[in-house]
Amino acid sequence: MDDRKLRILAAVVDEYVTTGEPVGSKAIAALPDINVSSATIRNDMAVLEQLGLLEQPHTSAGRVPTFQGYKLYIEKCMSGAQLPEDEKQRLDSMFDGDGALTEDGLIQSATSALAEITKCAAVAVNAMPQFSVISKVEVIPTGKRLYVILLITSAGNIKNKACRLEFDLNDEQLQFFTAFLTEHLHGVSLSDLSPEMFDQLVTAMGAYMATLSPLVQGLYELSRDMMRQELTVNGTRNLLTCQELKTQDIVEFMENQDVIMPILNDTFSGIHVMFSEDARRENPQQTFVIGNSSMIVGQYRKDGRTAGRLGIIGPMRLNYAKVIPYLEYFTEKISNLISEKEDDET
Amino acid sequence: MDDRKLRILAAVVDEYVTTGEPVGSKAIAALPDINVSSATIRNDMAVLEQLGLLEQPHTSAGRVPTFQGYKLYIEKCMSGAQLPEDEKQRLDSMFDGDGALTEDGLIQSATSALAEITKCAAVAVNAMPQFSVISKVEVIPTGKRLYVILLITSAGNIKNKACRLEFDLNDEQLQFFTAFLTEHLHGVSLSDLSPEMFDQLVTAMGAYMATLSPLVQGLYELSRDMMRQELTVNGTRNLLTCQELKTQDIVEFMENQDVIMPILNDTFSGIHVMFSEDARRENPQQTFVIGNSSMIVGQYRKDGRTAGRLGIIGPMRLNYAKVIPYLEYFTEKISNLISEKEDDET
DNA sequence: TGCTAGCACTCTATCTCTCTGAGTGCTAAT
DNA sequence: ATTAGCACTCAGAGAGATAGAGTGCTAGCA
Repeated sequence: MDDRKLRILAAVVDEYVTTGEPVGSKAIAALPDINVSSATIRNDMAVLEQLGLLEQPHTSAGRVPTFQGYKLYIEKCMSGAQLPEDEKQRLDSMFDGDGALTEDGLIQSATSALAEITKCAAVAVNAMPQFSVISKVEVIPTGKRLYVILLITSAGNIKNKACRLEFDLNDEQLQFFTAFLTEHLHGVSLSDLSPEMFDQLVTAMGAYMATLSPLVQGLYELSRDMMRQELTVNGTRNLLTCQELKTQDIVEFMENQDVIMPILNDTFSGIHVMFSEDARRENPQQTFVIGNSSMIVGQYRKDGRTAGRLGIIGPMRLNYAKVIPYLEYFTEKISNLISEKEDDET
Repeated sequence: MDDRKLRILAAVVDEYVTTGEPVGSKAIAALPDINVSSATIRNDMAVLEQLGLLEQPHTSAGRVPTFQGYKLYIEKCMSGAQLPEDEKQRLDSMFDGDGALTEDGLIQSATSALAEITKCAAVAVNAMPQFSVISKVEVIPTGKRLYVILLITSAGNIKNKACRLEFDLNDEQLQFFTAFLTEHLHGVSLSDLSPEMFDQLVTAMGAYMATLSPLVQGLYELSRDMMRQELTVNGTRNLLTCQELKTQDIVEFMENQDVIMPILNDTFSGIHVMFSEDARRENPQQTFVIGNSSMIVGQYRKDGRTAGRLGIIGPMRLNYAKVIPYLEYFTEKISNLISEKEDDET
C-alpha cells in the first residue's frame, strides 16, 4: 500500500463525500496534488478495489469507498483533523451564556447543535447512574391527602412525584417519616435499592406502615425512574434527507430508538466509528437498524470517569474529517463543564 | 341535492378512503345499495363535480372527493358514527390500571393511543394555565450553596429548579425567605406574575436582597416555565407512510411543530374538522404546514371548563367515520378522569 | 519497470414512441 | 328519468434507440 494509493483513496473519499456521485479516474487526475495520468489512477483503483477498499456500483461507473475504505481513510488519512480556532470560539460562546446549565441541559444543547452542524442525528446517553447515592429525600404536603416526594442524588439529579394517600398525615407522622427515610436512605447507592429493601423499609415502619406505604411505593418508582439511563436523540429528521438511507429504516429507528443503547454502552475509550455493514456481519441480529449508516461515538467524563456517551448517526457517506473534530470538541466541552461544576461544589 | 347523489358521494368517499384509488362509476354501480346503472351514476357524478364536491385527477380517471366533498360527507353522511361497545371497553381497561395517572400522563397515553389507532399524528395542548394559582413555594437546601426551588400550583403542576447561590443560607435566612415567598405568592395567579412584580419582591426583601435574588430569579424562570402551554405530539412518523403527504412538508412540521398552536387555540366547541386547502385560502400565511392534510380537533374539560385540546393530523384521505368517534371517546375519557380527580381533591 | 495514450467495450440514464385499458361524455333508445 | 352503446381521452407501462461517462487492456515510451 504505497503512498500514492493512499492519496488516491483519500481523494475518492473526499470527492464522493462532497458530490455523492461515484468518482472516476479523470476527476482524480484533475486534482492539483495528483500528478499522474488517469490511466495510472485506473490501475491503482483496480488494486484498491481488489483490496476491498473501493467498489463500483456498476461496470461503467466510477468508484465508491466501501466501509473498509472509510475505515482506512479515517485511520491513515485524516489523523489530527482539527476544528478551526474561530469555530471553537463561536461554539464556546454558545455555552458561555448560562453558567447554571444542568447536565441535561448541556446534553440537549450539545446534541441539537451537533445535529444541526452535521445534518445527522445526534445521540447521547448518560452512564448508568448506579454509583450515585441519595443525598436527600423530602416529603412535602401540597394539598388534601396529596404529597410530593422529592429525591435528590449526589450527582445533582432531582426528581419529584406526586402521591395521594388515603388519609392526611399529621405533623408528627410527617416528621417521623422524613427522619425515617433520611436515616435509612441517605448515602445509599441507587443500585442498592431493591424491591426487597423497600419491603423491609415498610415493615420497619411498624405502626405507620399502612398509612405510609403508598409513599414508599412512590419513592421506589422515583428511584427506578432515576436509575434509568436516559437516551437523548436529536435531529433524526435530518436523516430523512439522505437518499442513501431508506426512509423505512429511519422510521423504524424513530419508533424504536432504544436498540442503539447496547451499542452506545459497549463502546470503548476514545472516538469510535462503526459501520452498519460491519456490525451486521459481526452480529447478525441487527442492532444497527439503519442500513448504509455509520455511527461515531465518543464519551464525556466527569472528573476523569466516563459520565456518558455522545454520538452521531448518519449515512456512511459522511464528512468524517469535519464531523469527528466536532464530536471531539463537544465531548471535551461537556467534560469540562460538568467537571468544573463538581469542583465547584466540593 | 337529492338523496341518491348524497349516497353516491358517500360511496365515493368510502371507497376512496379504503382503496386510495380514484373511484369510477362502475365500481359504485356494483355496490349493493345502489340500484342504478353506471351511466346514471356518471351523470350524477358530473353534477357533483360541478358542485365542487368531487374532482378528477385527469380526464380518464375516476373521481376523488374534494375537501368540500369531505365536509359535506362528515356533515350529512356520517352523523352519529359510534365506537363499538367492545372497543370502548378495551380502551377503558387501558385507563383502568393506574388511578394515580397525572394529566400529563393521560395526555401522553391518549395521544400515543390515538396515533397508533388512527395511524396519524396526534396532538394535544393544555389550555393556557393562566388561571391556576400558586399553592406552594418551597426552597430546599440540597448541597453546598445549592438549593432546589419547588413550585406547585392549584392545578397540581409541580416543577423544580436547582439554583446555586454565592453564599450558604443559614436557617434564619431560609425561614425568612420561605415565609416571605409564601406571604407574597400564595394564591397569586400565574398570569399576574410579571418581571416588575419580581423586581418589587427583590426590593421588598430589604437586607436579604443581594443574597437571595438568584433564588427569586430562579423562581421567575420556573413560573415562566409553568405558564408555557405544552404541546404534545405523537406519531408524526405515521405521516411518513402516507404517499399523499409530501415528506418535505412532514419534516418541516417536525422541525417546527409550534406553528399549529394558534390553530389548536382558535378552535371552537365540539369536534372541528379543518382542511389545509381551506385554511390556506382563508389565511394565506400558511399556518397549516402540511399540504393535503386535515386536522380534527376536540377539547377535553375539567369540571365543565375547557382544559385542553386533543387533535389528529392526517392526510385529507382519512377514515373520518372511524377516526372521529375515537377522538370523541378520548376527549370524553380525559375529561372524566381529570374532573373526577378534582372532585376527589376538594 | 512504471507510466501513459489510445481504443474498444460496457452499462445506465434518458428520451421517444407505441400500445393498452380504464374511465369518461354524449347520444339515441326505452 | 334511466340505460345501452360508442367514440374519445389520457396516464402508465414497455420497447427500442441514443448518448456519454467510465472502464480495462494493449502497445509504446522513458
